[in-house]
Amino acid sequence: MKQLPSTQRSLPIALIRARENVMTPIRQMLSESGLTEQQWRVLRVLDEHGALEPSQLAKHAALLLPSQTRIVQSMAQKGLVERREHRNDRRRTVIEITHAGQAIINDNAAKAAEIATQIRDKLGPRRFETLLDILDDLRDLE
Amino acid sequence: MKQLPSTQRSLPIALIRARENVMTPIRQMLSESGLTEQQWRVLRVLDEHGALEPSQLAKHAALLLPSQTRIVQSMAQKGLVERREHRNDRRRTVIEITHAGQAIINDNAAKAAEIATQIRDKLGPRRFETLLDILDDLRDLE
DNA sequence: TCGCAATCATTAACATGTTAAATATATTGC
DNA sequence: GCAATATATTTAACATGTTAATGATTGCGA
Repeated sequence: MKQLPSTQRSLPIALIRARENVMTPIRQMLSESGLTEQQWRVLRVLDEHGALEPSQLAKHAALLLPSQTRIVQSMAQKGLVERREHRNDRRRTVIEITHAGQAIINDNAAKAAEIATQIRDKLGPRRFETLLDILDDLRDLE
Repeated sequence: MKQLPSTQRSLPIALIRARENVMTPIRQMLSESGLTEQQWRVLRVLDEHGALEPSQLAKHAALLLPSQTRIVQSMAQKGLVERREHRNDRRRTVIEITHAGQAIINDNAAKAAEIATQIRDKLGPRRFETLLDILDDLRDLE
């Protein structure tokens, strides 16, 4: 009978821990703006891609739709994003970033970039790229 | 001014996606036993290390204590784990796996090991080990 | 030994993750 | 052009993540 791998070498646990460590400084930065990491991801994606339909936004931001619905609702209340209706297809909605949302991006971009660079440097640029590549491979497993 | 990395190459997002993909087959397996992935981690760690105090368990299972408190409470109600008090130090509690919990481990060990092996093979054993090593490095960044 | 600081764990409150059910609109087949 | 189906999103319900506040117990120092 096959043996379970030690939890010390368990990939799911390693992924959780890694994310935890990577996010800690980012969360500290965001708390000053009153944002969660998920709200930050939404702003980042909308800034990068422009207005998006919910399902596209969810893919880019790595959110499940039910979570995203709540997140976008609360962000709309704070005036960080806006929702517009699709002309022809009323099922569809388009979400876009507001000026206020854009301002938060601008305020935090430099520091966020610096945090990313620090991680990259501490890990070593090569290992960093390798890591991203392998994580990418995990996406098309099935 | 530093540039934000594209969300396509964002480490946090890549980590989330990777975990999502890795966990999908495991969650399918566990749903038949009515377990969440976190409850499974608790059983795995207790099976591997024997009875543990809450803070030690949390470290091994990559859970925050408040989450773990709730998880262990519900698992105790289902009879999967038990709590014993420390003789001398009443602050301390020890959590251990029950026979019923052990049975769930036994029932799922083979399949879980197979899932882990599949991921390892699809990724290639070398890349798999490299991934775990780099993720480990991320833990001691600070 | 009394009280105070330190440690560990739980509770509280709110945000998100997850799956299933419900809703709303479009499209297709007849 | 209407019913059945398909698609896109939201709601609902419950579990977990996250931070701050609270509680409980020990150990230490005056």
